[in-house]
Parts: sequence; C-alpha cells; structure tokens
Amino acid sequence: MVRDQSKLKNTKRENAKGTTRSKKREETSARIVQAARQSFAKRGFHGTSTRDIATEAGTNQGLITYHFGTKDALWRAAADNLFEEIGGRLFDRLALRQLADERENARESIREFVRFSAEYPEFFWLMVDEGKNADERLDWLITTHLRPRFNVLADYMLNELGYSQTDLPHVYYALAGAASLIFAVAPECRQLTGVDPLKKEVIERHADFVARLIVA
Amino acid sequence: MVRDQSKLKNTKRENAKGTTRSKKREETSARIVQAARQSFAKRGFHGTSTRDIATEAGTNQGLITYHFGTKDALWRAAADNLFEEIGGRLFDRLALRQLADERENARESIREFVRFSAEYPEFFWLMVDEGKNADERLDWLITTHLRPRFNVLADYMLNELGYSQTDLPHVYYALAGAASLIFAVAPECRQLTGVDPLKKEVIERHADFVARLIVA
DNA sequence: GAAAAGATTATTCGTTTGAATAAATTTGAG
DNA sequence: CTCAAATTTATTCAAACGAATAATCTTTTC
Repeated sequence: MVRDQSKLKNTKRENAKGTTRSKKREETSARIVQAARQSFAKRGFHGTSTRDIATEAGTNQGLITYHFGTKDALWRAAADNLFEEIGGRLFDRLALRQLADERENARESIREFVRFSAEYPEFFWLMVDEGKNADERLDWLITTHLRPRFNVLADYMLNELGYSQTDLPHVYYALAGAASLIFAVAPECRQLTGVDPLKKEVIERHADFVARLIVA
Repeated sequence: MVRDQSKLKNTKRENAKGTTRSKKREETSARIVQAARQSFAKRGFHGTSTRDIATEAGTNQGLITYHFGTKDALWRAAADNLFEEIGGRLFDRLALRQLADERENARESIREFVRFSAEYPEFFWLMVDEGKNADERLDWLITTHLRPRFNVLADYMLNELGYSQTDLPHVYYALAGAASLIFAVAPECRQLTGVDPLKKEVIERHADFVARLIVA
C-alpha cells in the first residue's frame, strides 16, 4: 500500500520504466484522471463522487485513494491534466501567424481563441466553478496554472493588440466571456435558440463575430 | 403537517391574510428562500445542503420539508425569487432612454446591462451551472424564465440594435459573457489581476468598455 | 379559555459520500 | 520457481445527506 510515492526508497527499481507493471499503473492512473476531468468539468467539484469517477473509469474506488489519496488531490491531478493539454494547443495557435495586415493577424488570433473555447469548454467551466469562491482550490489554481498563462496573454494584448494596462482585466474577461459562454452552455443555447453552437459552421460564425467585435 | 397547500379545503380561513400567523409563515418562508438563493448561487445545486440553508436562515431543516417539500422544489422557489427580482429591474433599465443619438442610446442600454450583471452575478452563475447539462432543471428554467426574457432581449437586439436573425445567438451570448464573466469570477479577478471588479469605478469602466465594444 | 389547526423543533431513517483498511491478485527480482 | 512488493478488489467506517416522522409550541376559532 503506497500512499505517497515521494516516500519510496530510491532503489534500482524506480527507473524500471516501460515495464508491464509501471505501464499498467500509468494507464490506470490516466484512465482515472480522464474520467475525473470529465466529471469535475460537467458536474463540478461537489457534484462529482469518487465512486462515479471510478465506475466511469472502469475500476474500483479504492484505486483513487491508492493513486491520489484524496478527492482534492484527484481534482488537482485532473486540472493539471487539462492545463497540460491546453497549454500546448493554445499557444501553438496564438501569435503564430505573421500576415501583412496586422489587424487581420489579431483577428485570426482571436478566432483561434474562440475555436479553442469550443474545443475545451472545461476551461471555462473550471474558471467559473472555482473562480467565484476564494478558497484553497482557487489559490492553487491561480498560482499553478492561471497566472503564468494570464501573463502570456497579457503580454500579447499589451504588445500585439495595443491595449493599455488599465484595460487589461476588461479585455481579458470580456474576450474570455464573449468567446466561451455560448459553448459552455451549449445545451441551453440549443434549447433556447434552436442553434447548436458546436456545429462547425456555428463555431466559425462565432469566431468571426467575436473577432470583428474586438478588432473592428 | 401541511405538505401541499393546494389541497387545503376552501374554507373561510384561507383569506386570513395579514394575520400574525400567515405573516410569520411568509417571513420564514422568505428567509429560507433568500438563504437558498445565496447558497445555490455561490455553491451550486449539488454543493448546497438543505441543512446549511436552514442554519443560514436561522431555522430548522424540517421547515424546508414543511414549506417546500424537496430540495428541488426549494431550488425552483429560489430561482423564481431571483427572476422575479431581476425581471423588474432589468427591463426598467433597458430601452427606457430616448436620446437623440441612437448609437449612444444603444450604448447606454448595454452599460445598464453590465451594471445589472455586476449587481446580480447569480444570474450568470445559474445560467452556467444549469446550462451545461440537459436535465429537467434546465427544461424548467428555460420554459419558465429564460425564454420569455430571451424573447424580449431578442426583439431589442433585432429592432433597436439592428442585428440579423442569424447573428442573434452570437450577440446574445457574446454580450452576456463579455458583460458578466468579470463579476462572476470576482475573487479570481482580484487575485489574478489585482483589480477588484466590484468597485464602482471598475464597474463603470467595464460598462463603457463593453458598450464601446459592441457599439463601436 | 378550550379545542383544533398551523408552525416549528427534534428525532429518526435509509443512502450516499470520502476515506481507510483488509483481502486477494498480479508482477518483477533473485 | 519462489517470495516480496506492487497493484487491484472487496469490505468497512464514520460522517453528511435528503427526506420523513414524531413531538412540541403558537395561534386562531368558537
């Protein structure tokens, strides 16, 4: 029964990567994290039970205790996983293009951000779920993941989009909100307006709409 | 033990309004609904326990069963209460002014919507919390409260702001998102940017920012 | 002022939850 | 092949949950 891997003795066994055992361990762990990410995103931290996560991952609840210790730690692992995946894809998209027209360049970056928001509604769900209460999870989320990413985006907005320091929070949250909400409440949008926001052409229309909104 | 008032016999007792008893009943009920509104908004449906609500309302949990029956019914009562309050104030604000400059008229309406979003973050929280899962609560929320309000806003956007039918979902969710997110995640905004979005001057700045965004 | 009905509190019930522990199984090292 | 360690499953525990019921207190009616 190993609860904390950091306490493992530094034996020759530790560098046995790729063995059947450590492969299985990672696979199982990954399956749990994946299920946790889905559940936490869709139903929030409190709305998710560790048993449901285990079932969805096709395993036993005890494995969560074994691999992660607590529900809180599993939530952190799920967030880590999300941001790891996000980190690469988001910044691969932004600021890559160097079109002649600077404004069109900025617009395309915003379009990419909207496409990203459609692909990863979890990001927005997490932000809203945890951002409204000043607790320990929010602290961790900000210092570990949000601040570094915010700084990059802030740089981009200041230098490439030409916004002022004072405007920063307003641009950031207005853009994030305008880009993401429609995808975050997709079922509501479908039922309320009859339009499915996750259809390709609707995503593109929203991308263009928001891009032209912010860079007229 | 009265579980369902509609089943009460239609005696002369029913019109005893303003008596000490019925006054107390309404006061208690209102206190519970108020506490429920706060809790459901801040911690979501699943993150809220009926015991906590009762305690916060300064009463016993049994009273929730007595007055509302189930947690679900209490949630509906809380939502009713929120929308009742919102309904009046929101539409009092919109489309009231008739300035000479039509664009400035539209901008001021949007500013009012942003001020409203700062005052009632619950609206946004509810929308995101319930809008991401297609369940019975979402059905009820849409048919009972969202659709009528959406129709009014849609009219306003089509006729006053000059948007097209196709653009409607995009305008609606982009505006709602841009206007509300910064207030919905106020603790995060404070910690991440150092700016408190609920300060009067920040609200006004955001109002102006979003207004100029949408009506350039 | 007494009896009935209404409102409130206290207690209880069956489930579910997060977590811990025990038992069983699988794997790798010697 | 064997045995210890790692992993997985099964079981158990105390606490919290929504809900129901019982008991108590208050108000109204006659």
